[in-house]
Amino acid sequence: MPTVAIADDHKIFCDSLESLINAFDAFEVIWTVQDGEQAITMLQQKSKLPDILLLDINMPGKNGIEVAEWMFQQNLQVNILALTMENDDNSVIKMLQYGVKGYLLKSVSAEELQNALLSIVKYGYYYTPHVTKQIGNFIAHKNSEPVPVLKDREKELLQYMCTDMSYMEIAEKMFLSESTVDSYRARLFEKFNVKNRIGLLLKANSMGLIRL
Amino acid sequence: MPTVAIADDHKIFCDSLESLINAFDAFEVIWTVQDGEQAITMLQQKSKLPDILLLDINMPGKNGIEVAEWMFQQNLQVNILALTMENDDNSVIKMLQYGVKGYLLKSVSAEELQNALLSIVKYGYYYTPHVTKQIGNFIAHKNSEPVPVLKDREKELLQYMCTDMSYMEIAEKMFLSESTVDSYRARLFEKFNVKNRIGLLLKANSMGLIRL
DNA sequence: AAAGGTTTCAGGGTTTTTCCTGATGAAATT
DNA sequence: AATTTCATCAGGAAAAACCCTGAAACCTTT
Repeated sequence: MPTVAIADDHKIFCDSLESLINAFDAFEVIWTVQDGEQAITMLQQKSKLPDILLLDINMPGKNGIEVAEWMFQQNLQVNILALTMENDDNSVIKMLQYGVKGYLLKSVSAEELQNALLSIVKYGYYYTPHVTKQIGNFIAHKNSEPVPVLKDREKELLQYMCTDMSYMEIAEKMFLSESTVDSYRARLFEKFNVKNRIGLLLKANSMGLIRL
Repeated sequence: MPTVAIADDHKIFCDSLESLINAFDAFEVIWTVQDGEQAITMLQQKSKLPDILLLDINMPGKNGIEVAEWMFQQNLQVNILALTMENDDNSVIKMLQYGVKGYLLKSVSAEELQNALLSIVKYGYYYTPHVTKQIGNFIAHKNSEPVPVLKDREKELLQYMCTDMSYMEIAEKMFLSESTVDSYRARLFEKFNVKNRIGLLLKANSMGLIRL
């Protein structure tokens, strides 16, 4: 029987998902963990490798993307089925690069989860029309906004710009003159192709460069 | 057998929770819904009143608090067991005012859920020191500022202010003069106790009033 | 009809942000 | 040694954001 493991920070979700999947009869849940570190610990034991890993993206500590990256580097033969609440474009792309075999939103039904599991066992992958469309768009114009390369000082300013501090306050914090802060600000606007501070915050957030 | 209903916007969580609770044998799940409006619709049918309602706080449209408030006003004899994620905060106190019979974080285990359900049936409530302490710590940690009460037009402006639009553009979108937008902006700053637009965005976000 | 609240708006003032054209010295590269 | 790159800064000007004092028009409620 195909084995399944679950990594999600909400214990009650893990537990109930385990109950649901075991009720499918065609699958057996062999372990569940609540964060990325624990997942990696389990995956290091050869005897505990599942056929499919249900992997939540948003977890404290090491998140799903980091786990997927680690597994990719280790070249583990485990099919990852990513689970996420938000429909975050960027994480989809990142996960794909690490060979994730399917991508589910938490708004799916039990039936669709079962289909996904069956499909992964049978065909090795599962992509909903929605994700497939995103992939299509990605390949179509694969210049879907690269994440700008930032120098240290710019990264630092970016963080401060995503608080309610004025530029005067930021200049003090960074031990710079206001002019310098202004130059860096202009460069950030240019690099991110935005027209004001809010736009910068929104785009940096969507690219995962800041945490709100 | 005591009956249970579930309201949570994540379908897969509803489905798996249903599977888990049915597996407890002592309870029967009679319906699940994905948002507050649906919950109220179901609760209006006397024949479908559950003994216990597992109610998620964060839902699109009508959230758990609004449902609890409605039920309180209707004086429904349904025990509410609130469910919440760690990151949705100061709503706890509001829920308590509406006579919620128990409060669980989503980090609890299946076993604790079962205990909670049994306790509510037997004693009418479930507040373990463990959970109470967890919630207490949790509230203490967060800045438990009350969520401001906003009028419709203010809510609308808040959404626009969390985009990169200028006030001129926003005024056009809302069919208002720039002065009016400016007045509303001032009131929002006052209500949220912030000093600029970024601060507003950050606080509104932390209170779950906007989605980035 | 009076009172009170809500929604909308004017005008003018101050501060901050945004945009621009530069420039200096230090460090790295050629 | 000359060139390029980098981090830093000046000063001015336009635009936008922010703050303040009202007030008209339109609701409801008394």
